[in-house]
Amino acid sequence: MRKSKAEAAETRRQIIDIAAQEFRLNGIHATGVATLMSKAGLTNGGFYKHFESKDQLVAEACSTGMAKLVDAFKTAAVEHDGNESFKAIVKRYVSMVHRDNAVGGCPLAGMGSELARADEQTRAAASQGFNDLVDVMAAHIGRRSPDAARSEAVFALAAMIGAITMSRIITDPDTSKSVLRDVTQHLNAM
Amino acid sequence: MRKSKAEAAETRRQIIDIAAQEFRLNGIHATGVATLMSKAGLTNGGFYKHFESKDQLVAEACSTGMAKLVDAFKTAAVEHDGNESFKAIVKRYVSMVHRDNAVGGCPLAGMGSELARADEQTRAAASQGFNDLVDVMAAHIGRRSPDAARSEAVFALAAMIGAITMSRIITDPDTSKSVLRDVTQHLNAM
DNA sequence: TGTACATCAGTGAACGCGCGTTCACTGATGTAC
DNA sequence: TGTACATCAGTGAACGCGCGTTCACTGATGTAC
Repeated sequence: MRKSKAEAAETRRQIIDIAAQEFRLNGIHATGVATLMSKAGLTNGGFYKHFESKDQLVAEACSTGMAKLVDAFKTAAVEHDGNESFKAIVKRYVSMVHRDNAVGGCPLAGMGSELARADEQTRAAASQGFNDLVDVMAAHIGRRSPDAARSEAVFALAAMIGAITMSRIITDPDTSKSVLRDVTQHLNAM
Repeated sequence: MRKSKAEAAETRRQIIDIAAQEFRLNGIHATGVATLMSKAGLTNGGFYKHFESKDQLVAEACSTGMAKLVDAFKTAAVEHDGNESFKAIVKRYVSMVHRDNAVGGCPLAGMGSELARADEQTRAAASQGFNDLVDVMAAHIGRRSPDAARSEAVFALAAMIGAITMSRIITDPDTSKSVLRDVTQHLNAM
C-alpha cells in the first residue's frame, strides 16, 4: 500500500488544494476531513500521515489559497500598463465571476469570519497573504509617497473584501450587482 | 411546568438575544442549540416550542442583530451635527472596541462568510439590515444627488465591514490597528 | 546487483463526542361552562 | 366566581448522524549489507 515519496508529496498537495476549494465554498467548519479525503480518492485514516490535525490543514490551505491570489493579482496587473493595472486588479476581484465562484476565489472573502476565529497559525497565513496583496496593489498606485500608496491599498482591499462578502449575502440580484458597481466606481475614482 | 404567555414571549426574546451574541462570537455552525438553551437557563428540548428549526433562529437572530446596529448608527449620527454625523458612525464602527467585541457588534462582520452560505430567509434579513445601514449613512452624506450619496454609503459600508473583518484576522497588533486607521482616514476624507 | 528488513502511505473500522431534532411526559396556565 | 378540562412551555432522554482522531493492519517502497 505504501506509495513513493513523490506520489505521497503529490497526494499531500492534492489534499491541500481540495481543502482550499472546499473551505472557501462550504466553510471550514462545514467541511469534514472524511469528505475531503474521499474527494481526493482516499480514505479518512490516511489524513494523519500528512497532517498533524485539521487545524494544520486549514493553515496550509489558507496559505496556498492566498499565494495563488497574490499571483492572480500580479498577473492582472502585468497585463495592463501603469495607471490601468490597479483598475485591472479591482475589476477582476470586484466582479460577478468572483462573487459566483467562491471555489477559486479569495480566502479572505470566502471564509473571512471563520478566519477571524481560527488559530494563530491560520491567521498568520491569512495576514501574510493580506500584506502581500496590499504590496502588489500599492506598487500599482501612483502616489507621492509609498506610505500613502500602501494606506490607500489597505483601504481599497478592505472595500473589495467587504464588497464580495456583501454581494454574496444580498438576496436581490440587482442590489447585489449594484454593490459591486458602486465599489468599483469609487475605487476607480480614487 | 407551563409558563404564562408573557413569560414564554420573554423566553423567546431571550433565546434570540443570546443566539445573536453567540453566533457573532463563535460562529453559527460552532454554536449548538443545546448550548444556547442552557445559556438561557433551559433544556434543549424546549427549543422547538419556540422555533421550527435552528435555521429559523439564525434568521431571527440576524434580523434583531441588524436592527440593533441600525439603531446604534442612528444614535451615533444624532449625537453629532451635519457633517460630523457620518464621521461619528465611521468612528464607532471602525474601532478597536468594535473589533474586540464581536458579541455586540455587526452581524455582517461577525458572521459574514457564514451568512453568504445561509438560507434565503437569513440572507434576506441580512440584506434588509445592510440596506437600512446604507440608508442611515446616505442620509448623513452631503451630496448633490441622493443616488450619489447612496452609492457612496454602499462603498463606505463595504470598506467598514472589510476593515473590521480583516482587523480581527490579522495577527500583528500594529498591522491590525493600522487597517482601522487607514480605512477611517480615507472614509473621513471622502 | 541481490537479498533481508525497516519504513511508512494508505486502509477501514472504531473511539467518544456533540450535533439538530423528536418524543412521551409534567404540571401550571388559560378557557369554557 | 368556581369547577373541569384542554392547552402548551418546559423537561430530559433518546434518535441517527457526522465530526476529528486513533489504531492495528497491509504491502509496496526505500535502505543497508
